[in-house]
Amino acid sequence: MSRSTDATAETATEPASGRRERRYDPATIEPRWQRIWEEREVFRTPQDLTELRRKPKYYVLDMFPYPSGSGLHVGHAEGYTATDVVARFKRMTGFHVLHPFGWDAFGLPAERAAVREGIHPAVITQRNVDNFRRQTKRLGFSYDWRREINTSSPDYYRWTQWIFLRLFERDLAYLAEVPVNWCPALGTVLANEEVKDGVYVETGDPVERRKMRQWMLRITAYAERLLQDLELVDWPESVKEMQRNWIGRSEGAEIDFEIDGHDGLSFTVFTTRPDTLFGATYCVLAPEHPLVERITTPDRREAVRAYVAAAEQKSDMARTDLAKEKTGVATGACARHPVTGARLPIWIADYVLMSYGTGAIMAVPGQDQRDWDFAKAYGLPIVRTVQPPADFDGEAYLGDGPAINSDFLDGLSIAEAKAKMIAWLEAHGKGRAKVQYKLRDWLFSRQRYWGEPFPIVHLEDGTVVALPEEELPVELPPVDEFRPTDDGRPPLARAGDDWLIVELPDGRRGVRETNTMPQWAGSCWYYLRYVDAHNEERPWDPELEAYWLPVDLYVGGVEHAVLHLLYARFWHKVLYDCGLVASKEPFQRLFNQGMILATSYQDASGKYYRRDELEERDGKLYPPGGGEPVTVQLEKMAKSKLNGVDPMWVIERYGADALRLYELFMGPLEQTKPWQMEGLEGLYRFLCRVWRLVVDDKSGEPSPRLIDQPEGCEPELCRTLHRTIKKVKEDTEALRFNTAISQMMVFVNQATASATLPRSIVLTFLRVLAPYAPHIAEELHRRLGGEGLLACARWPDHDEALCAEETITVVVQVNGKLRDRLEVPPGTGKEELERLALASETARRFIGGKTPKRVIVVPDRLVNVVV
RNA sequence: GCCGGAGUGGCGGAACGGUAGACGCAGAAGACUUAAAAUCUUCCGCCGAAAGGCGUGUGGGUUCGAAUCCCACCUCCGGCACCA
Repeated sequence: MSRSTDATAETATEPASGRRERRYDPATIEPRWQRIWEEREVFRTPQDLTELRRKPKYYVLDMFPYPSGSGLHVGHAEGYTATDVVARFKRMTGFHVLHPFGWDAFGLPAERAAVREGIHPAVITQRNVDNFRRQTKRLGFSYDWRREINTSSPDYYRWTQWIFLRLFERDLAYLAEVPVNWCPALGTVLANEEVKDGVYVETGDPVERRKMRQWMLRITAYAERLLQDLELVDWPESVKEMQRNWIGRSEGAEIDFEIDGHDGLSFTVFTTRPDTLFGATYCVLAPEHPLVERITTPDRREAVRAYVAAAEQKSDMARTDLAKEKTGVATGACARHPVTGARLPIWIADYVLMSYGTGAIMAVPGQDQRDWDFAKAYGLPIVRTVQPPADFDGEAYLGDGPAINSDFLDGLSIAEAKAKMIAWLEAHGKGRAKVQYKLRDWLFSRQRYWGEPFPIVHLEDGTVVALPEEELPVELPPVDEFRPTDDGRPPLARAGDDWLIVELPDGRRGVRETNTMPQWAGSCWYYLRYVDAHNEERPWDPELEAYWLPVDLYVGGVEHAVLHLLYARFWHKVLYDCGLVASKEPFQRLFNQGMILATSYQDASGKYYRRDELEERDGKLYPPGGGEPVTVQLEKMAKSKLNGVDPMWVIERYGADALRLYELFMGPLEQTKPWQMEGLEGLYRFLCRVWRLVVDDKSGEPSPRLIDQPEGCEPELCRTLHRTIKKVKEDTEALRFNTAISQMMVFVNQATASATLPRSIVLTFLRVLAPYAPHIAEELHRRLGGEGLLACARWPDHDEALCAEETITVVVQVNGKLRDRLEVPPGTGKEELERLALASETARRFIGGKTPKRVIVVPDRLVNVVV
């Protein structure tokens, strides 16, 4: 027995309930047990290392939510239920479990609500957190609430700032002039993921590109390790692949091109195909390339300036969208081919992006379709340098083949030619092998109020310095409004001089940074703070980190597949390099829960209706005013689609246990699946059947079928019990909750049909049920006179011998078709099975007197007679 | 276009290469009830009176045996998308 079981054993003697409900009534029993768990602090994880080291650890983590005003939805509840079942199960099987919860509480919605309502975002956030917490608690999760964190609390963001200083010290944080998504209506920059089709996704306000001086984090310095270390983690292959694509590693070469007539002036291109250098017939610079202005010849100046100006106006989206047709203009300048010395015209075109590689390319139309299209459009020459196969009828040829028209490379395959060309370039100082990544540095500042202030001061002489650690936290100052200033400076610029003006300990004076950090900052390290949530000296105790990390199971939506998970991995690796964490990767196993869909009803004009507004006539649904029947479809739950399901509404009707079971019974956790209210009723009925195993619902007294005999007096039920213990254990470990629940249903169906119910069998079953439906399990356990709390109980052992079948059905097939079944004891020998099969009346009819060619016998499975 | 993932009853879904459809929902019949609800029992892939035949998106293949492995294709979902 675990220590905590002893500590709570006395609860068994206390009356849990004033009166005894007859019928299953989750509304009374659930709050009662939640109160008991909370009062006895049964889910409090020890903090003392000596005690912790007595048991193995298991860290099971949910992606913490942004506490939005609309509250918890059934999608949250699915993931949280899954981790809760795992947490409760792991506790029962002898682990110290870390299962914490908290709030990703900085963010734009609270700030926008603050502007709208004229209330401080902290107040709005607190209101939402309180609501979210109350709802979350009502589901009966076994979180250690003492470790609750809130990223917007100064106790927390003090350490977010502290980690930023570590990044700054290591030159991983820097200021740079970069193009950003500026939304004039909101007066702030937006993250890339908040902008689609040139507008802010929430409000539809247009977004423009603007250059601003911004904080950047040098995540590109970690590109290779972020890529390589994906090998170390147990994540869905799809998520790893998305991260690999995002990092976008490609091998190739940089090649230097001198500009004809500009002594010493050159530019560098990146190419993955240095083998095709002899096929380069022109070069292209991105319109923003710094050399454009200098090299453009006077006769081309006007056209080039017009093109550059037009490109600047276009959003990224417009640039890629309109780019079916390639456009560009010649600069009039020419580059020198690094091998042949030939003059190659230099063009500018917006199909070349300044943000990737060097912002310049050598164009090889023979082997690149984009270059082919451009060359065709502007009448530029095309030279093939890889021999296409005889039957090739395409344009640019991307396949392998012998090099042609390529001087010293002729006849070589692509791979050989690449190696040889790189060697030549390096030998002649005209280029070098190069690994390029798509990943870009992370734009880390926002012109917002509701985020972490930077612990940074701009001195009068223009230098940028970090605040000393003792000055942390830099708290958010009070401001009169949460909008940017009229001249476009961030909201923090509204703070008074007593906040803005800083005198450093050495007497130097400066102005505070007025940008704030993006919402991702707090979520980059919250999983570390949980191990030591109240440490005021340090962000966490390294020994606690070494004990608990990495997270053993991390569950959340796939929408964070790239950004959050990449950013957090990046910070973790920096912390590793600083010697602050002992683990290379933060999240050992990642699991994405699937989206939950719901039926939505939409009329021809696109208007959505709630189901209860519609009238049903001859199998069709009509809108309230009549007219055409509505379209019925399955869509992601959304407020705008009026198809959301409120978990609190479900709990009022069916209870948290039924909701928990339904969330997991719907189907595999990772799968997208539709919500069906009827299915939920099935789970409620299941719990009613469980209730009636113990309670006679006419009298409220214990069921008369309960007996105090040993479990062996109902041998069949006893076998099913042991099979259930085993299967639920295996399925829970593998996160196959739906099949675990179905096995519990099999048990309950059989128990319902049983004439007598040995009390010990029911008590054992309740321990199996407890991680899934903890409230009803505790209540019935108590009513049966069970000791202690199930929340602290040990998982029952199953008896392997009892799990085996007494007789096994062995199938008889003739030519692979099922013809008969044999009931035999397990382990019946091959010869015996073959004899029985060939003796089978039905099988003989199909064998038809022929001599079997072959007989395949799989013991305990089947006999296949081939004739 | 490229990269992932998935297609099984009326529905959600089960099935170490070995009895396809566990479990649940919906449906049908019956019991209990004055009646209804609740509960309980039985039935429930398709064709067929039965014997049996046909069935896991489509077409091939491997195998004694394929929902499961291989090839090609179709459809749906997700991600990326001029990344040189």
